[in-house]
Amino acid sequence: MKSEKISEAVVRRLPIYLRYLNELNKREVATVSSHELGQKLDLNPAQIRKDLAYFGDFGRKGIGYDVSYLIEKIRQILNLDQQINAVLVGAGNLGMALSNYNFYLKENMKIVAVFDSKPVKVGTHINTLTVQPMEELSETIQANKIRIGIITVPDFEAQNVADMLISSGIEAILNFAPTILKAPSHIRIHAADFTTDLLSLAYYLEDGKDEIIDDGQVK
Amino acid sequence: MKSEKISEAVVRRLPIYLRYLNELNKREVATVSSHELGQKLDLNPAQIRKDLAYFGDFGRKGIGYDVSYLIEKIRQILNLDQQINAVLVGAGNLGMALSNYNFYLKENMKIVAVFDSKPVKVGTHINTLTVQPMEELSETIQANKIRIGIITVPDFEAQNVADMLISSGIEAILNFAPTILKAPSHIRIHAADFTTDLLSLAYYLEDGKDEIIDDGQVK
DNA sequence: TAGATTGTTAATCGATTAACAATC
DNA sequence: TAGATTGTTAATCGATTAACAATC
Repeated sequence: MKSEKISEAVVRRLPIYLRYLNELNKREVATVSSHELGQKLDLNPAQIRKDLAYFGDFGRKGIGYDVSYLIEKIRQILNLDQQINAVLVGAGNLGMALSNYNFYLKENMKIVAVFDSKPVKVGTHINTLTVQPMEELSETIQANKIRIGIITVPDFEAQNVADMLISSGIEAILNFAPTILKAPSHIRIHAADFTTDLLSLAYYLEDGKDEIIDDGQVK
Repeated sequence: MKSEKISEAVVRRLPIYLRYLNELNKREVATVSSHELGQKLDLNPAQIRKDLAYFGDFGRKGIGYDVSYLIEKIRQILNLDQQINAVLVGAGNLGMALSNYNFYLKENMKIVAVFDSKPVKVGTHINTLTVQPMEELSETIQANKIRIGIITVPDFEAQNVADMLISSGIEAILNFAPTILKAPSHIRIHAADFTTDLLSLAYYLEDGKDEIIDDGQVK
């Protein structure tokens, strides 16, 4: 498998499948069909079957998918059958919120270190972690096999932090800063800037411009 | 304009254009070409021209786009030529982080109220806002013409909060909870769940499974 | 004028969905 | 067996990119 190139859209749906499968598993549901998954997740059943079939024949005709087995397989596909360590840079409000979220993640992904360039932040505690100074970034990343970087610094610092992460050997970055990062093509970067999300929502609001009719009455 | 249906992908790029145009404007750059925009934003120039052309002829052949004029036009398209009020539900770490971000948003979008169901949160302050109890949600939304809801409650409460927001007249929702919300089709919902983003990143990590060669040597 | 750059059409590429044989 | 559901091919749909005439 993985011989065909898998599109990003497919990969992004895998964690969504995984999340609902975990829920089914907790409820001790043994089997699920693409139809049921589709209903719950607002996706087309054919799309779900096709997504999964890229990676193997996980289902059984006439039956559906075994929940536990599919969870195992998707974890393998996502490399979550091993623990993946992440580092967070920027111990502001958002950084602290994400660090705390750590313990909500049921999967094998963990923020194992937090950094900040501001001396007043260094040494403060976020749960079990102590905020470290930027000088220790590279060493910590290498010593702890940290592979993912999460950027929650202000926009003007983001590229600089990204460069440091990359030169320290990080493989992928989740960027919360509202800026487009430049990086070599082998580094995977996902933009997670919610200001973009929020502003684009405004497009879908009813205009209001049309609602006032010539005579001043509201329709 | 707006006669053709505009795809979500196009709309999502508009705030990204806007952000960079604002930066150019601050630097007093008067004019920009699709080529330069494309370079900065990692987008194809033809795509940028096409995106903008859906809404009007904003550029000038041989010259490019007038920065101030294009800012004005994109704001109009996104309904950001008027103030858009938003409400945030869930005053946990993430909610507080977002509320504080408020003042980073240069555009006409403002979180004007924060709610939480936990009595211990109610009455606490986040910047200039006081956390209110859920009982006041509907009234506050209507009294303040709040049109967008931001959900930062735990997953098991999210659907319930969405229902309340919708029945209070909200038009669009930004959902940070890791769950698929069900809503009538005229309500616009964007998922902003970063756990999905983070887990999907793991797919792109080098497997490591291949890196240990038969003789035990690492390649 | 010559060079630059738009707006737009046509070509390409990719993703989603429908349909159905295989089979549990 | 009859009903259900997969895996997969073909059809459809939509989005991106290339190319270029128009024109500043």
